Amino acid sequence: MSMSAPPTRKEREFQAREELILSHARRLLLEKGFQAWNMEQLADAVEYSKGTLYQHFTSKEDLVLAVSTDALRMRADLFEKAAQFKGKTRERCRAIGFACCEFAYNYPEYFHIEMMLKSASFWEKASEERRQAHAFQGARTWRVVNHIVVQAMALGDLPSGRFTPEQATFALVSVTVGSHIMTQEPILRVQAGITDPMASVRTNQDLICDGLGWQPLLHDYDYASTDKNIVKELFPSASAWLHLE
Amino acid sequence: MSMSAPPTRKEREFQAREELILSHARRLLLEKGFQAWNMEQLADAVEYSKGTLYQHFTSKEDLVLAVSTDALRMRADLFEKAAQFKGKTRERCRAIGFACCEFAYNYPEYFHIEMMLKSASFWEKASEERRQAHAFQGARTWRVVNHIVVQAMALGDLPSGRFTPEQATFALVSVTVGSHIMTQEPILRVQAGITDPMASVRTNQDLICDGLGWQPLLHDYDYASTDKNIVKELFPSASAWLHLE
DNA sequence: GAAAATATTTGACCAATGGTCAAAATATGG
DNA sequence: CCATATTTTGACCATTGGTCAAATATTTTC
Repeated sequence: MSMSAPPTRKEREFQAREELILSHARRLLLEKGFQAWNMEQLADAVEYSKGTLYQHFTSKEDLVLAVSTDALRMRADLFEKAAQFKGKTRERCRAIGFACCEFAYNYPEYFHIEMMLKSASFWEKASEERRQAHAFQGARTWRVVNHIVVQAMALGDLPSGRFTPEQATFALVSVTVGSHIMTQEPILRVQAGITDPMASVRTNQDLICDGLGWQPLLHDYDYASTDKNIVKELFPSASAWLHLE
Repeated sequence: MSMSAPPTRKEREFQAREELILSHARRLLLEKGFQAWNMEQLADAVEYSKGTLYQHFTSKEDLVLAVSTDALRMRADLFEKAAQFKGKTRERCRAIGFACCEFAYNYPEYFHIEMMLKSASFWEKASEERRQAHAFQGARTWRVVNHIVVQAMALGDLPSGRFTPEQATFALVSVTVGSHIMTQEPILRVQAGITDPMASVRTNQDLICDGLGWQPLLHDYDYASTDKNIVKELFPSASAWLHLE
């Protein structure tokens, strides 16, 4: 099947146009959510007609799923990069926390879009191909976190008797997604007195890690230095969202 | 303003009809999400015309927000009931965890609806009245949890130096919402090997509490007995979703 | 108790929009 | 330069959230 001859000019043009469409759709999604724009407007923006859009995507939902999957791919890339950080297992987990913040900063609406996907009849309206692509990228992010958890248990940094690696990974994923969503809720931000959303997310991750007994615990180690190294080595552009004292 | 004369027959009929509409809308929302039904179908179901629906609600979004607020009110009621549990502060926090599961069992789609509210242009299309009602019920649930956290810090069950009560409450809220959403995701359920969603949610809450250092810690106390008492005293109907060994 | 006045309900109608497809435009090949 | 194949287009369709004048029901007046 995968003879993959070099792409013809036509194929390259098709690909380029798809990326053009996706980039404009991403902008509209970030600016306006899902409802407040229509396919006609998108067609105008990319200077093609509506019919042409439907040669790339089977429906508006299919298009949005494609945008979301692109973002998820970026997230998985950042996670895999972060997992390479040299240090203790918990420090590497921490690096992934930074990766997730870096991602959330660049795709501020991503988690809302993701929530939209979960509900509704989105999946039915999307093509099988795109659904699989999304599942694949989702599995990548899961695998990266789970792998570190497994290593941490093998090394004894993380007690392995109480919880399975999957339970620990699930706890980290849940708290992260929940925190990102909640920090973006203005009312809750006021109620909780949150001034630095990303810091709140990472604090909650620390609480889960401490709860799991992941050594060294938050207050038994100088994680401030770790953070500096993570930022310097992996996310030098993080200063945009990092509010260090 | 609040002279509140006894409601006339007309007012009672109006109220009864509003509840009829809401109950049918709730059913449609739970069965089909937001998109897969329309106002005409709802009008048929309640045996009134579309125009009459719009005397109660300014838009479909307004209606859905009303359904959501009703559910949120129920959630706040359960929280307040649970907070009355006699016991240590962490046990009372635990009782709220049960309340939230009881709620999630009865309104399985609630968190998805709530996510939908957050995104999109929902709020713009809803009436100011309903927006305020929703905010009010949301504040109730926050207050109940925060109150226990404050008490726990005052009593010394929860270290007060490291985190503010609001930070602790925020962590609990985030992990709870995140976990409920995630446990409802079939793909993640398989990846994480989750067989008992409610148990996973409560485990994650335990991890946050342990991380906060909320005494007594999970493994220093017989919470199994606490759980039995909570169920017996507050949620005898919980057997529907509790899978105790 | 009938007629007038008021209030309520209705469904035809409108506008917006996701999606389709025959025709027009363009590209390819001989 | 024509014939054939491919691509692009936008008029058109169906659905649906929302409106409002007319129809229906209720209350008040005499």
